[in-house]
Amino acid sequence: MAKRGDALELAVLGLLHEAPMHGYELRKRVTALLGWGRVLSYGSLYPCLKQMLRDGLITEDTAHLQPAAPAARGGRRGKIVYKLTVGGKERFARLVSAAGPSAWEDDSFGVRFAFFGATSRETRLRVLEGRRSRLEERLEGVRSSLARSRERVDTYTLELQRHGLESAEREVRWLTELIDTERVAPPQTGGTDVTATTSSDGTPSAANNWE
Amino acid sequence: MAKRGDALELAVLGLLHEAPMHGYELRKRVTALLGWGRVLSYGSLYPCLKQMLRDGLITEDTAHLQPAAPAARGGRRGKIVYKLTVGGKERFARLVSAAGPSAWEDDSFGVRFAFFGATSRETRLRVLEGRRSRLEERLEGVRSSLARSRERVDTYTLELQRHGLESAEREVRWLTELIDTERVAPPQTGGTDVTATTSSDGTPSAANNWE
DNA sequence: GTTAGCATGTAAGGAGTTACATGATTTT
DNA sequence: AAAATCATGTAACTCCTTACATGCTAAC
Repeated sequence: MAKRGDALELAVLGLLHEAPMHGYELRKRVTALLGWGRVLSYGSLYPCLKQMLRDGLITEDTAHLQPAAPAARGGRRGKIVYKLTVGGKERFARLVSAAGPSAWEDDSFGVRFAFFGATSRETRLRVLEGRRSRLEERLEGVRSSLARSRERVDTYTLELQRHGLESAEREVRWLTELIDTERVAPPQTGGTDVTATTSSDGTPSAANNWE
Repeated sequence: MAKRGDALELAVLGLLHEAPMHGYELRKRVTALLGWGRVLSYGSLYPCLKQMLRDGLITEDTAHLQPAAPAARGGRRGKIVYKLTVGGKERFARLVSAAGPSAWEDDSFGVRFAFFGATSRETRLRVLEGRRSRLEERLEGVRSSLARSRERVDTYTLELQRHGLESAEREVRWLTELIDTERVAPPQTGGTDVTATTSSDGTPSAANNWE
């Protein structure tokens, strides 16, 4: 069901969860959030918003000065403010509390981390630990391939791999610090934790959050 | 002309420049080279090889045990060894000596760096410096947006941006070290420098390497 | 009154992935 | 002789970008 690319949708849901916004602003915020590198293109954002509208996750708010004739020519112009629906909020809560493998892939980890404020500490720990294992697996692979091919490869190739290795090791240390902090932190249950809802069948959630 | 995705093609050209290989091996080597993260898929590699074959950059070598009937069913099976043609070598030399902006984008910098052994020191310096400026521009953008929105954003979002910032700063320092090393290094002109060829019209190259 | 920046959108296509389908060779 | 791994390939699809096209609003 609704097997979309997730990362962008999650970013939009998360940002609109904080406050309604129009597309232009959204682009800037998404770019700043994960962009961190190239900017998100409108050709990517607007179709995504339209799809989310069709899926009933957001509503368009065209509360704006249309002077007299709204111009039949080519359709509307003027700001459109997007706002989360109840369904959108639910979807955000579900996505953000998923603690399965897809949460720590390269593509999604960044967004997931950015919205950690909306999750339970349990979820945060699971995602951080999953991410760390993922990186450690890779690290092991690179280290062994580096050991195998020693002496056989070019200086620059070697230097590139060494640098990559160090970056990953650094990220592992970062994750370890975060994990320790989470574990030590006071048991502040609440905050903006959206996962504390119960599912509609009456049973408490916190099960099936494996996405 | 021939405006392909470059990165993969360059990687293939570079690896085949060292030695002929078949696709399976090529995949592993490309993955190790830049992969460093997810593996390259065959669905990506083989079509690229076919295209390069059509472009006359490589040749297929089917020097292998076809027992009796080569099996009209569905076409060939058995190893195919790929080898660079003269045209392929020329193309590699041209791509690898390009020192323009496209050489230091995220997508291509890794491959470019891996094949630095096949370039002149001048090219290496230009690419390293270009890459560094690129990162510094970004850094400036992130830093100022971080300063602007201070106090207004969530802890986790902030932490993510801080970590990204530090990674980029670290890469800048790495590049600076490499640049210094290149500048200090003895004027060893030769090596495997493929850029030292003259173009077919007789004029020495080293011009128009802005790709 | 025109430039610059805000704002929304679409069409074409690039660069890759996943899932599938097949067969050859080596190891157990 | 079965299983694992080597080896080649295609079709469909995903996610995103580029380039284009349009118009509104504020500042100079």
